[in-house]
Amino acid sequence: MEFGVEHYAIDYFANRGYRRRRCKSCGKYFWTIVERETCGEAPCEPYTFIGSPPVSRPYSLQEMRRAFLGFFESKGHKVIAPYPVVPRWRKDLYLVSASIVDFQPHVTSGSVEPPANPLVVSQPCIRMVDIDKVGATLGRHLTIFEMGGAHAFNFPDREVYWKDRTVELCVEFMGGLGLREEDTVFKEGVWAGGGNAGPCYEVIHSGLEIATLVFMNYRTLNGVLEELPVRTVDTGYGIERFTWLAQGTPSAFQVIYSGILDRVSELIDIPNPDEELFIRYARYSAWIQPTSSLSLADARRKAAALAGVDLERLQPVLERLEQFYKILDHTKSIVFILADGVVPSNSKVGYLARLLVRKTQRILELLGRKDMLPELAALQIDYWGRDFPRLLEMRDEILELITYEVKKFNESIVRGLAQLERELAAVSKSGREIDAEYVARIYEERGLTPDLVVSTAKKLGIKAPAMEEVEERMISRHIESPAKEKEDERLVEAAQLTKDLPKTEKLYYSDPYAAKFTATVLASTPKIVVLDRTLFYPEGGGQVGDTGVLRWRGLEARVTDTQIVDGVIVHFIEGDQPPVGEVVWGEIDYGRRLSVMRHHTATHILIGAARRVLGRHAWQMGAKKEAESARLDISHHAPLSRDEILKIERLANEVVSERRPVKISWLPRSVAEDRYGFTLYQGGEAPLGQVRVVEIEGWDAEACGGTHCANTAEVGFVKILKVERIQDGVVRLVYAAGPAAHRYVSESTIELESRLETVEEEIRQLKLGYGRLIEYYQETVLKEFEQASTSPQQLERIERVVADLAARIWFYSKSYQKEELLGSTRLIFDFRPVTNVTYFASMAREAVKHNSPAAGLISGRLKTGMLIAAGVNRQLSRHGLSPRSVAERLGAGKIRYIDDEVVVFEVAEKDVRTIYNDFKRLIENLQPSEA
RNA sequence: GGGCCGGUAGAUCAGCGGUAGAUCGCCCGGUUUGCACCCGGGAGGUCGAGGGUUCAAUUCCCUCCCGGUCCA
Repeated sequence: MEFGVEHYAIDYFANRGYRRRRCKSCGKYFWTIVERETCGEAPCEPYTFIGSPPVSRPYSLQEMRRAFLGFFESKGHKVIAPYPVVPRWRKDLYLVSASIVDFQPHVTSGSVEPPANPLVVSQPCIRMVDIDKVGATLGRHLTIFEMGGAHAFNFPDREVYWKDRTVELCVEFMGGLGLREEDTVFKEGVWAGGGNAGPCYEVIHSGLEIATLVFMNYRTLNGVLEELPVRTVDTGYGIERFTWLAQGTPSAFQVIYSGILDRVSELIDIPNPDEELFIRYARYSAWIQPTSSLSLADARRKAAALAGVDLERLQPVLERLEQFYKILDHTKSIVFILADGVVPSNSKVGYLARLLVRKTQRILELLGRKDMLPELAALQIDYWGRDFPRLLEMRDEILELITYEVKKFNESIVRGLAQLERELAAVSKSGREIDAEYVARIYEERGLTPDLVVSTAKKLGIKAPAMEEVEERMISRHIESPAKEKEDERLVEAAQLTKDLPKTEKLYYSDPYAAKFTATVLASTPKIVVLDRTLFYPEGGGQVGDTGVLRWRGLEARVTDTQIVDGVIVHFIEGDQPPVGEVVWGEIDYGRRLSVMRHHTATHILIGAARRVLGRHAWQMGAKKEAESARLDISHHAPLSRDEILKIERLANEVVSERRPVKISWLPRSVAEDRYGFTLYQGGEAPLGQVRVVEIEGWDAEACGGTHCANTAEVGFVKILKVERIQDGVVRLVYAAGPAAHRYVSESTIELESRLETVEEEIRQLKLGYGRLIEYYQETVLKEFEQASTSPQQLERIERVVADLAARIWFYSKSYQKEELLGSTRLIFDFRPVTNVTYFASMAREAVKHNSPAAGLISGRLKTGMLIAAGVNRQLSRHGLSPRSVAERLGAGKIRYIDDEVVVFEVAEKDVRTIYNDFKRLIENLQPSEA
């Protein structure tokens, strides 16, 4: 795309004596007052401002921002607050990459009034495209920067200003800073983005492009330019670059991050470069344009050669410095993105956040500072929070997300490395080598960066490819074909039918509780009916379309679904077909609609609750509201705990019982955004200039086109049925509201109760079974052995084995009566019929077989008193409670068995409770000395 | 949204048309009065789900589900 000279030759230039020249170095055209051979932009010429700034004084970034906003304000521009960096109001972009994005596409296409005209904003912008160049170019490339945008929107009937005034304002602003017009060059260029395009001037001073003045008056449609009714002045002043120019430091990072520079360099231990050498090198740093054909190392060498600097001396410091700059830049981006409620994940904008975290974390690891990211982020939050308070509001959420993401990354690396090492061990054994293809594949499959793979290979003595080769390989692997979207056949048919029909009047907005209406048929087929007006809500915003009936002259069509195509509402029918022109009676399935409305309002209540419980990073990622249940997908990094789910549910039901009114209002976009903030766009892109705001008083406000209850009380009751993680960074709540919720609760209660009964019965049977098993062994098996004339020693041994087995079953089936915790001691108690002494001893032993203090008391009634088996394990006897002392203190008569953990004895006492309480007291009186 | 990789014992993984394996953990025994000690034995698997090809599928093909990862 190119524009002819007529697009650039303006009166202002003619009056001021500018001439058009062609740069002998880059071949581009430019406008200048004084005679010059090149355009002056580096690398056609070096940076001249480094070491000798042309601005009258060393403005700080904050001062420069103020100066910029103040100047344009004084020229009739209204200052507006910056927008978020995540443009939730459009779905074609992940990040705000320029100030004009704030106003696309609705303002620039003319369908929406701008918030002010002309206006000025200092908009934080994020661009990921140059991420690998950040640092090496000493600040010319950044992932995050502030674009000073001065915008004027010229409507056919209302001209604000156009090219001449734009250039005049630019020259005047620069003049105020002490930048001479004679040293300024206006370079011709073309700008295109966001579906718009136009000619532009790049404003060059001292070698640096510091502003771009775009005159956006075209729309690009399939590669063809079409003139726009609204001509937009889109100027972008690089606030960071102006500040860099004002201070003339070797790198822009020194001015952008001046407030935290020292602290960060101390934290990650970055040495200071030789100032004089660094300045000389920096002047030529614009030659560093690493591309696939010129590696970073070569580019750096070239710049050093031109500057006459000995790279050997500068290089080691330079590399650390570039990493330092990357860290500064990336952490700022991370903090801004997360502040807008992005959760790192593996798709969409979440992936960009993840990419930034991982790239930064990788550098920190190389520097031996792998735990430092949260601390660095905290510094950035506190520093930038002065200018952008939302960072401070989101401080805790941001730091938690970063900590969590770093942890996930580490786990992924550990896993990946273990696997890689196994694989490489096999390679090493076979004496093979690895190639660039292999390294690139490992990166794509497991996220192990090429440097990690290569260094691991070298460690194992495997020959690995050079990094350049790998990078080339990775670029060539990314030739992909765009995917096609599937289209709903029914809607294709509907689109044919509705092409020339007027937009349908939406009766459901005037009264969401109405059920009956009359309308005239505008078009019909055996499957589709279009009316001039309707109460049937078409599917949209996650709310299902209405069903119902249409009646006329004794005939009837059942409406099975309702959709909307370009403003025309389409009823899908079964049954008779109404003729065009017929007046029909319509009636929606009222109960179904009411239930859907409850679910829809419940969704808004729940998103408010989720944001309060989980944090403000929780955004609605999708939703579906039906008659029986609804679901809501929210962005959140971790699985929800039981506690969090209960809290969300409880809060939601509180809002229901508080009977909050649900208010609906149509507001101009900018007014709505001003009043409610950008959390309005929970439901995604809002298509209209006027925004329909659904507000639950004091709880939640969203741009939404759905039908809602008039009061939260009508929702009745909200029950969360299921919570699942449907994707990395997204959890789904499934819930029901009102009668549907009650149905679920009562049905599931009945089911639970019957299942509980079954389980209880099963447990009873099992215990009975165990009892029988034990009896069987003790009575039958032992008798068998006795009769088989087994020797007494063998018999004793067998008795012991059987008793141990029975005791184990007893213990693991928890067949005992009671389990108690006395301090740190676990006490197991049971009362059983007396079978034999060995079995009692085995049970006591089993009860105390733990590493923590444990005691057991098994009692059984004898004719003369009781048989007691007491167990105290080593952890207890260490504190002075030995089996023998227990026997003595409990008044033992005849001791039947004793070892170092267990004693079995008879007592005359007949009351179980007395013995149990005595035993408890013995344990409680021990000096508790925790290990 | 798309591409690529993976899903086998409680954990980490090997096997890749013909009777399912290793290491750690677990249980038992021995050794040892303190340990991530040592020795011996044992339990534990619908080989993610469904369909197809085949005499035979964990293995090959298709669909789906789940996890990972890269790119927009």
